[in-house]
Amino acid sequence: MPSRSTAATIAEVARQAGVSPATVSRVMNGRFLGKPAIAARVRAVAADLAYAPNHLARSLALGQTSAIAFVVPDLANPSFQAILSSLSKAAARDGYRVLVADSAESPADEPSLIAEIRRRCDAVVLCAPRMSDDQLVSLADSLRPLVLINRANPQVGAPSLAIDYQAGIQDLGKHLYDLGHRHFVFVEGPTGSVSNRQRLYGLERFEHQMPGVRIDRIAGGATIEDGLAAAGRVRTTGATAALAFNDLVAIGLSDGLREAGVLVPEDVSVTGFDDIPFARYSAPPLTTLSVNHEELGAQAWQRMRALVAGEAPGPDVVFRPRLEIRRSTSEVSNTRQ
Amino acid sequence: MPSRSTAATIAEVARQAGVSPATVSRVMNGRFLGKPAIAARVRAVAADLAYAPNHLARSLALGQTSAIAFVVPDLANPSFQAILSSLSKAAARDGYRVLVADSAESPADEPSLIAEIRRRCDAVVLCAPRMSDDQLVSLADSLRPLVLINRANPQVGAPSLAIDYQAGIQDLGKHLYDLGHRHFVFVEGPTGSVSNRQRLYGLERFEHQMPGVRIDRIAGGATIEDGLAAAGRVRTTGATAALAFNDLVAIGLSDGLREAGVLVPEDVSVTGFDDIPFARYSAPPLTTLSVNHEELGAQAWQRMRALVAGEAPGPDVVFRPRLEIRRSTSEVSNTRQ
DNA sequence: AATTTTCGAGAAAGCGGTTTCACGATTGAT
DNA sequence: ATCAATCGTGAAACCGCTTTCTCGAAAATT
Repeated sequence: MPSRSTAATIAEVARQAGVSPATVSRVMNGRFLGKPAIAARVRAVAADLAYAPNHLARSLALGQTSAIAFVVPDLANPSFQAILSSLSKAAARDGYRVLVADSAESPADEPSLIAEIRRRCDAVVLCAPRMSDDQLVSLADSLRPLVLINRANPQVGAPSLAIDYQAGIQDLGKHLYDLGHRHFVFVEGPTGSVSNRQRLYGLERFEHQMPGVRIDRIAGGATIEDGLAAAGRVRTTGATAALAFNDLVAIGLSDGLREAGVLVPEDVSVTGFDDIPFARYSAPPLTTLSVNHEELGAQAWQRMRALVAGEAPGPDVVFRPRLEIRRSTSEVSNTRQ
Repeated sequence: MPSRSTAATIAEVARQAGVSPATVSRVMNGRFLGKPAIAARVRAVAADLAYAPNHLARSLALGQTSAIAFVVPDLANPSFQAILSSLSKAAARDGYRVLVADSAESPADEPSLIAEIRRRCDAVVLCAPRMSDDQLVSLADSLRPLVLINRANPQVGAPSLAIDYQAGIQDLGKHLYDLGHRHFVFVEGPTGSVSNRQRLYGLERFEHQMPGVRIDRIAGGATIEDGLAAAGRVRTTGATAALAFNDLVAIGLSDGLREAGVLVPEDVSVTGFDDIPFARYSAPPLTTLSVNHEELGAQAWQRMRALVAGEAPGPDVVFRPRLEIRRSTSEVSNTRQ
């Protein structure tokens, strides 16, 4: 038996104001068209009792919660944090709140986690890079309104905010190529993630386009620790440039290399991806691809707002990351070349 | 007229299974004690219709949403992100979700924001360093169950997870003192914030205890930009050591000083507070006070869980930050001394 | 075999709002 | 002054689930 709170109800306000609950409801929602004196009385009683409509009851009656879910694979990742921060601010301006969920705990039941959280709110903004397309498609209908982050899938039929990882990583490749690098190593992201796959596609194209380029691949991950752990393997490839899956990995990698006595960028150039706020303050400042995650979050809300309002969400957007050259990349040293 | 979703209801399941809604409810909640055949039939129909209880209706009947709010002054701050991440994971393990809110937008109506979000869920984990004690006390009752972060207030009567900023900053001061520094400058945090005030208390005590110490204070803030903006003023104080409000400010400050040709730590030692994940990778790696925000988030949930269960939340905890000496501090240079 | 106890399942009353619908009171037209 | 149209308000149904209460049937007791 849950102990009910003692908060005033609409019935109590109605009783004290000598009107019906319907009238109180109308007054509270600005739909009251009757005598101003009545509205004033209702408002007075409401204020007196510190009455505020029970949000739950209201939602049930309205069939709408004014909340959305934001589901990401890792809440500890600064990129998602940036998106969350701006998404939540944008949504708040329209009276919406956001519910968060981190699907990393158990990727196996990600679908049920998402389904569960979806039932608590009106819609979901989903970033699920490791989910299979099939699963995503079969899940999508039960999630709508749905906005996808970091993966566009025409079959899903949901607005998507994506990042052009393919083009981005090629920019990085070219930048390094221009600096004289020919032997690269790519420190991969989470296995099976679409964003990792897109980077791989980009690198393949780059490899085929550019003469004399060799790109090794080694397992990595998405965190600083993964980068640190990859340092030894990066070294043994003998590559002069390491492209990390993202900035976190790049930061960990740089540190791991430094600890092993490998200088960045003198011995090995290192690049990241995302341009998290700290990328430019790391040692050395990271050459990376800048993605405006705040803008992405804001756009995600814009799409979502249209969706919940039953309007057309507008075209998908693909953010073209901007190459941010800092000091973790340099000309290939002739001692190693 | 909100367009109702087409999801199956308990009534529909009951009809198709030839039982009453009450029975379906009991089966779904594991409280059914009748014939197994009936339970099986209900489950079969439920599975067939992909029935899942409407969370809203359930919450309304139960008087409980299984969601809590997490309100912070700035969602973009890595410390709060770390807390959120672990809080949300811990809560998820008990079937709770977390709703986020960033109160930075308009500090003026922070109270109403908090009250609003509280009405959507069962409890709130609040970090409101700039709210006055009076306001907090008067608000507290309507927010309960309430867990406070970064401020303990006996009058409020809510479990609190705090950080011993006073002791921490004194550790920092002593560390610098031992390195020969006598002239400090403290780059303050947000005006009126209790966490800034506590640092100030700590510094005052430090100043009185240590002979020959001088501590200047300049306005700062809580972000990298604030740190950058303070660089010039830090320089003009002539201090040999700058204590920044937090790591973000310290990082911005270090960068600003470097740009102005001031070497850190050779010319000016710089310290932060929090030990955000990037503190050790910044240039130079930051001497700071390490606070285990993950642990704090987990503990916050532990307290909250006890509270919502009507149990005793256990004693308040004050995290004693650990001095993390890195390379942004060094012996005072004799050229400046 | 008759009576009491136990048990299984449904009817109905909430939870706290919103909204349709109906109806008596005003207002306006004739 | 009479009738139609308009208006303001409340009664009641509804949102979808939980749970108490009730009652008939089955099991246990004598």
